[in-house]
Amino acid sequence: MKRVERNGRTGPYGASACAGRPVPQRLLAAATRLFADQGYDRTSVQEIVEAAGVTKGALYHYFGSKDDLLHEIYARVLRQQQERLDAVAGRDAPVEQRLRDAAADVAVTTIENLDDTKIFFRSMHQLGPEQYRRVRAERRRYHERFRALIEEGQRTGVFSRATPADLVVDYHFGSLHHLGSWYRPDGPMTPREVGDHLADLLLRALRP
Amino acid sequence: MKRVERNGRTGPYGASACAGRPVPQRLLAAATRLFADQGYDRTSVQEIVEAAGVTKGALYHYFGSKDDLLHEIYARVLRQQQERLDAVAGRDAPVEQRLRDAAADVAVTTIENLDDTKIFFRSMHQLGPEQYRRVRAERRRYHERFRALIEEGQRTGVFSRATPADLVVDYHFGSLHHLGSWYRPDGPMTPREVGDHLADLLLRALRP
Amino acid sequence: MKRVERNGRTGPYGASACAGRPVPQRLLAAATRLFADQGYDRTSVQEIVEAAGVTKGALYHYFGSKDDLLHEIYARVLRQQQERLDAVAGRDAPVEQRLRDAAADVAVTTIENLDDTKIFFRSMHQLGPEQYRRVRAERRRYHERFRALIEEGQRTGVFSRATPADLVVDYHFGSLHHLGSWYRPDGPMTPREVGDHLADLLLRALRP
Amino acid sequence: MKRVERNGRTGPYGASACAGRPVPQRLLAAATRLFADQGYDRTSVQEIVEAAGVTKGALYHYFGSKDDLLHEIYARVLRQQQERLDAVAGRDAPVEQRLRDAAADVAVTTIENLDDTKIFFRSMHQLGPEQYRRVRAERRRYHERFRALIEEGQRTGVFSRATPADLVVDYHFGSLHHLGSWYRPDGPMTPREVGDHLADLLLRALRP
DNA sequence: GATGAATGAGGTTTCATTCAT
DNA sequence: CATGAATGAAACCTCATTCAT
Repeated sequence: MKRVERNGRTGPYGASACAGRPVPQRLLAAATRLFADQGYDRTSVQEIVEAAGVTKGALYHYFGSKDDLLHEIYARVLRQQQERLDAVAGRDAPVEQRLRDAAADVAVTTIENLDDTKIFFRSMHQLGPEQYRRVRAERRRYHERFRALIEEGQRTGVFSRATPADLVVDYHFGSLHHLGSWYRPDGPMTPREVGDHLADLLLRALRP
Repeated sequence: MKRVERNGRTGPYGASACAGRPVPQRLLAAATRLFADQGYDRTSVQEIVEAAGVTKGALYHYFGSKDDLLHEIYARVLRQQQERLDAVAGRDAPVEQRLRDAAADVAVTTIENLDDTKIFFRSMHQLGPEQYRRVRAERRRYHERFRALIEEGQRTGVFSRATPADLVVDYHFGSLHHLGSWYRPDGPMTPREVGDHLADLLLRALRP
Repeated sequence: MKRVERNGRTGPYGASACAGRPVPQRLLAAATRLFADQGYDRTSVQEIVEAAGVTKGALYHYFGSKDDLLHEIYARVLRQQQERLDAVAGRDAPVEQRLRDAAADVAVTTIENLDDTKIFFRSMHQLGPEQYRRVRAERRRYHERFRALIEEGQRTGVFSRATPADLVVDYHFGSLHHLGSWYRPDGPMTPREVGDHLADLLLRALRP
Repeated sequence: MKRVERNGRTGPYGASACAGRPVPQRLLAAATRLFADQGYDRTSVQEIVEAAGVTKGALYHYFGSKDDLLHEIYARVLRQQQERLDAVAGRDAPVEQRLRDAAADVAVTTIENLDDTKIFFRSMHQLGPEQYRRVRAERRRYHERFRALIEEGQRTGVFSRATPADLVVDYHFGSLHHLGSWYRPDGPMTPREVGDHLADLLLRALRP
């Protein structure tokens, strides 16, 4: 049973789960959509392989279990989010600017990958215990990177100390968590606008 | 694997959930705990009746289906939340005070019924389509009541107009949604403290 | 999941797995025949329930798993054999007589329940590890009871000491083990005759 | 989970079964060990090729099917046993001596190839019907050669006629069959000692 | 000669629900 | 009111085998 290789060469991202693309990616795409729509438990392996246009045997050739598929999706999300945060937080700019950018960016990314996000927050508990711990640990690292930004601002006096930084982080992440419940791509706001508003709310709440 | 319930009010014997209370309530209590711990789909009817100390026949005597149980739990949560919000919002006090109180109160209530909340946010999609719509509608009413408070403040100039009130409501509700993911009763903060902090964050974000 | 109750009230042992008899017994009977004929692994749960005239759900209502069925068969065989050996060995007779009777009796019983015996020797390794240990332990007790008879004769001088008693027991049990491979009910010898011959061989081998 | 094979003769590197020997032999060796340990049905083709350090394609290049592998093992065992019996039985010596030697030799050989023997007796029923018949026929020839020795002794009066020769053969073979169930290489008896004891039991049982 | 991706049938087990008692 | 035996559909997963490369 071979793990999936992630090679970037998939061209212009066009075709859906139909043809062309390698089987593992088709399976991951199909699973992502279905898990987001129906939830992990409600999605049968049969549905996934039908959506991907392959047989069950093929799925189990690439992924050890249904759980593995879920874990693969988590790994992808975690990696993306951490990379983006590291990039933004590492910039050379005032801390208010870096926090605002990070908060807006994570919101935009969240919206742009709303399927991933829905799965992320709703299906964590369906992971096996070991993988659950691993994801929690990765997530913790992400949380702490974010918190460090807030604490930096609190130390230098540009952010209020009224609320513990930990709680502020959870406050903001809650709003991301919730995006999957209300944001509609065909609604009145673009991802960018939502991101700006959310970042603004965070920064305003932190004003001294 | 029957867990004991901890409410002192069962007469002279320290009897568990098996005694005293009527069967339907025992079933609802057992289902609530199990759904919150394991999720709706992962909880079997067999587990519920074992935890409640009755048989399957009894469950199907009182509830039409497993889905019905879930719906009953939702109805209870919705009713409680709406009642509390109506009480707080209807008070005679400045709008900042009423919003602060409402925001803190919903947070405290959320924490105190964390099992209900976990179920509420995680298992909505497991409801049948008709019941799903009904819950969404009720929830919408709740949202609008909350939003009205913010808009009132914006109209009267005590809250900033920088962010649409709808978005502010979702921002705050996101943090409640998220509470089930991080709040621990044995952690350092009481429900009251968390509620105050969250209300404070909201009000600070709304400062003009 | 209720364990099977063994009540003797099955009348004249007539009808096969068809009707009348309670479901668990029908399942056990069907499984015994099929396991003996085809082996445990080659027999599907589907075949068993079809032979017993019930559905899979019924099987899993009474037995926790396919493995459980096998274990139940083992328990029955072990109990029967131990009871018979205890009865024969506890008699008041010269040791040669008691050993001869025990050896002949176990052979006759083995032949009369040849299906049980085939399963017993061929499918031990298919039991789960814990049940495997339990069966081995029971079997060990049986072995030791038998060995005690031989040692008694060796001490009192009626049996030769040339061979360790342990080895003699395994020698004799080997022949029982093997019966399933060659004995045919429609062959020339009755179970009784085979039992007498095998007991005779054992006793002759033990002559001083 | 690749287990290491322990034969010293692999050149200057302490290399495992992967090196040196030709692929078909590596496959047969791996299959023999696994079939003996876990049974034929419980051993997957995947396990075999992993243990042999080759791929599935290679296996199906050399063997038509999993069943073929088993048949090949049987053919090897049958050939070896028949050759040894022919050699011993054809010697120029008194019949008691030839029977004793044959009985001891088959026991020693059985122990030395205990894996083969376990497979032989436990997995016969897993062969396809045609190959099953072929093996039975070969085995029959072996049985008859052995029986002929006993009958010769009975005719010439050195063995008792009390028991039919056929039954005596099955009695002895049963003990071989059983060896796989109790003999442990790290136990107190060498194969030679066990063989001598078993032959002795046989000869003593045949004393007139 | 050898690979390994892919198949497809079949494996065991779970589970919400019904119904005669 | 309440039981629990029984159903039947569907769940996840395994595996011997094939075939294009």
